[in-house]
Amino acid sequence: MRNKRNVIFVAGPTAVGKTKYAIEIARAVHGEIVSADSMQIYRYMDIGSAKPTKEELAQVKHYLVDEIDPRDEFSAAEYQTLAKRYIEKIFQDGKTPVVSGGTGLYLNSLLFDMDFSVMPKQAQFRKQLEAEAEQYGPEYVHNRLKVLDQAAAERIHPNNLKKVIRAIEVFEATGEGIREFRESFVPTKDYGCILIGLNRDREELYRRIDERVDLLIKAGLVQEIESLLEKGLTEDNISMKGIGYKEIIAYLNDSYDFQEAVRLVKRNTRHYAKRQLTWLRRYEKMHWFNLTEFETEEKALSAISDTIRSEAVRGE
RNA sequence: GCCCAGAUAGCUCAGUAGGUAGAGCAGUAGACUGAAAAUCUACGUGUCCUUGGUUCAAUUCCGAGUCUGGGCA
Repeated sequence: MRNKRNVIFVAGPTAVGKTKYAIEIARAVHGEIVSADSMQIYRYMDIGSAKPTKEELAQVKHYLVDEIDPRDEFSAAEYQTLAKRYIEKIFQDGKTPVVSGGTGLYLNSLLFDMDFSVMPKQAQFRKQLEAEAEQYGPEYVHNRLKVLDQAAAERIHPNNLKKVIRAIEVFEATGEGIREFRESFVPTKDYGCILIGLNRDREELYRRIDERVDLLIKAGLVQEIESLLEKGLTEDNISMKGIGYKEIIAYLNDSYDFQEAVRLVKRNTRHYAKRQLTWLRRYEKMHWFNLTEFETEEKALSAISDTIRSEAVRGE
């Protein structure tokens, strides 16, 4: 049997049931899972990121879950390097990589030949630009970008300060404009990609989100966050910007009461799920499965398996 | 039974000195190249409770009714 080098991607909004399905799919294809989740990658953040349970992790080998210290700064560029390394290793072992997750930029870094090598961020410069925005308003910083990189300034909204700053950063360091997403929409040649998209009727998805948030609270989210704060984490750490974390920290800092914190976690998770769907809809090669429409999990899984099999054959 | 207040968007409510209405929240759509669970952009919907009157014109003023709060019996 030839080595077909196909990577199976299992994507979908939060709370759709990715974890469970990815494990079943991985078992079916003799695979191992590479997570594409920007929060589950951090250690000690088990409850709030809805990590797979110990039992689930024991069923199939998982990579990039629980690997980074939440005090460290992590980025999409580092993710790409690590994930590609693991994918290669899984191929070497004669197994099939199953990428599972809902972080769009991370998925892009594996699906397309995105080149992050241009330059790392420059904390100092960033702070300076942030201060300028604070003082003179975001328009002022946007005007700076306009002088340097007209094209980038046109497509980045002045209010989107983070992206404006990053574009200036890149230009200052390289003398070139920041690359546009469309330009690099070139599928990677490193392996074949089979895209499986999981979705559910909106109503059901939102209900699952609300239920899961209640469950996370019951499971001890607040205690988990208190112990993270004891480790020295603060609201300024990137890892603490995750949904569930930032709202509970604000509650612990007396910004609002507990009920309000829970309400915001639910709402922000719903908004996030919606944004994920927007991102995922752009993938033309995605095979979508609306889990609401399947009577049983088995039926859904067998439909998914059929699709994977026929895609794998086509890719040969 | 009587008195008072309210009834307007999915929710909470504002408003129209009479010319068929708008905020917040919720919702929907979109963007995205080293923070991405981040960050940013755009967009609805209305028997203005029912009914009679006054008026060129009533969601708005007046009367009656219904419902919902609160008070008095």
